[in-house]
Amino acid sequence: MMMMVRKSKGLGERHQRILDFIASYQREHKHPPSIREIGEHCDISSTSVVNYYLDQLEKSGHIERDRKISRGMRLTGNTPLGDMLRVPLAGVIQAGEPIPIPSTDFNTFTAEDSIEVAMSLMPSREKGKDLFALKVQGESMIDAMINDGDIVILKPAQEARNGDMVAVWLSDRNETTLKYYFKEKDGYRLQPANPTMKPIMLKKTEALEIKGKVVMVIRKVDRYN
Amino acid sequence: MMMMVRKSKGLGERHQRILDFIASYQREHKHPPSIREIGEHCDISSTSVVNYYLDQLEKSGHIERDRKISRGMRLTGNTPLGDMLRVPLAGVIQAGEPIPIPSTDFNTFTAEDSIEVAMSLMPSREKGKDLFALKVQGESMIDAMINDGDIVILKPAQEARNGDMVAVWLSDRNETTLKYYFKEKDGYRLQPANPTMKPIMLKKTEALEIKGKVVMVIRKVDRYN
DNA sequence: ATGATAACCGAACGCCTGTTCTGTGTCAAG
DNA sequence: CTTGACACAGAACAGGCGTTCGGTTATCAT
Repeated sequence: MMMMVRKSKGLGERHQRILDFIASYQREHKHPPSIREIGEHCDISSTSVVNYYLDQLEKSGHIERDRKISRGMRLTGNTPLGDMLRVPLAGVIQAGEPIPIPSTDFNTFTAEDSIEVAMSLMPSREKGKDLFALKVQGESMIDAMINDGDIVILKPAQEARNGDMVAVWLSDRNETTLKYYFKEKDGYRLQPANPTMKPIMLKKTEALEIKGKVVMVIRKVDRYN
Repeated sequence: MMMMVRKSKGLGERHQRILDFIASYQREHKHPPSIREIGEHCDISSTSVVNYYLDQLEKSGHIERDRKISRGMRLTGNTPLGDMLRVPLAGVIQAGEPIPIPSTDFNTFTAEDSIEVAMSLMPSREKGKDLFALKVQGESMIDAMINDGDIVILKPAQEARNGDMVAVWLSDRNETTLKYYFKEKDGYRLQPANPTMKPIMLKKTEALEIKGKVVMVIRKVDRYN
């Protein structure tokens, strides 16, 4: 009978640790670490063991190696590189549907359904890794100055400060919307980004579920209707 | 009298060649080249000469080096890296002012006034290097679903196809605007991106200067008013 | 038990690589 | 002409670094 390996689940803790170290080292130094540097930072005393793990990671497709070349390794595809931030594209957002939130353990999201953003473009210090992106479907967000096909990048949040642009689910109205959030004495005010449009006033009794804060909006203008 | 150096202009042909090689090597291998590899590909027979140039490039701020570390070099700032596209931020765009176009030879734009965009986000194959970015000032572009503070990325163009979103200067009205462009029998129709707003109809007699096509719009939502 | 196998360690080998030192030819200033 | 900065070449040194090999331990199926 065929049996599974010792620690089964394909990627042991040490594999993950090496992968993480390569990524952070590369981000900081702009070049890959040496085998010995990996060993030091991952508590592996022998270079041969590091090499041993590196071989496995190569066979499993997590890294590529240039044999005989010092620091000749690179992370493949699904790992953020350089000054890039890779956020998963969790789905679409539209007025009539709730907001899809990515599962907290999104280990594996392929290049196809993810968005790359230059870190230098990121506002404040939202460089956290729990951001996610949604593609806007339909023209229901035009009062937020967001059009069909636009991509919004969100940070998960259950509450907001005044002035934050939030993605909310209004269960009473069965509606998803993107608005600037203001708490007022008798309830909430949801202000459209488009200054020519009127705000939505909510009483305290109406349910308002904040799903996330909008961090960035990206519009590609390649299509033409 | 103080005299200039042999080849004057700060960056000799060989410096440029080395810089280019490092960039292309890094892009291909995801790790920097060794001194000897630079020598081979730049027709420099001695490693000391490569080192000699590398020192100069470091002093002039074009690269950084990690001494004693193999392949410990990286391009600094103003050079595109990895899958990043760096477009110069040419200035601001607003209704009452003409559109600033960057000088064709924009050799030196610092990190401060440039925008980085992931290549994977770029529509079609606009990966050309003549793109430029403008920051929107004021709320005059709201009919294009573009707000104060947004960043628009443009490709220089003097003409457009129907359906392209273009930045135009209407000299008769002394106005800059962003609209979808349609040529019609009796003139032009400039259609706002916001579907709730009416188009501008132009007669053939009215001057219309196309300055560029809009490729992308980026909105950072860190501010809150 | 026992043998197989995965997961290690330590050391040694040898090329890879950055550094340094000596030397050469050129060109312009004094 | 001399001097000196500059742009190179070549060789040698020393440490960096990937690779390999022999050996050890623990786990697990037979």
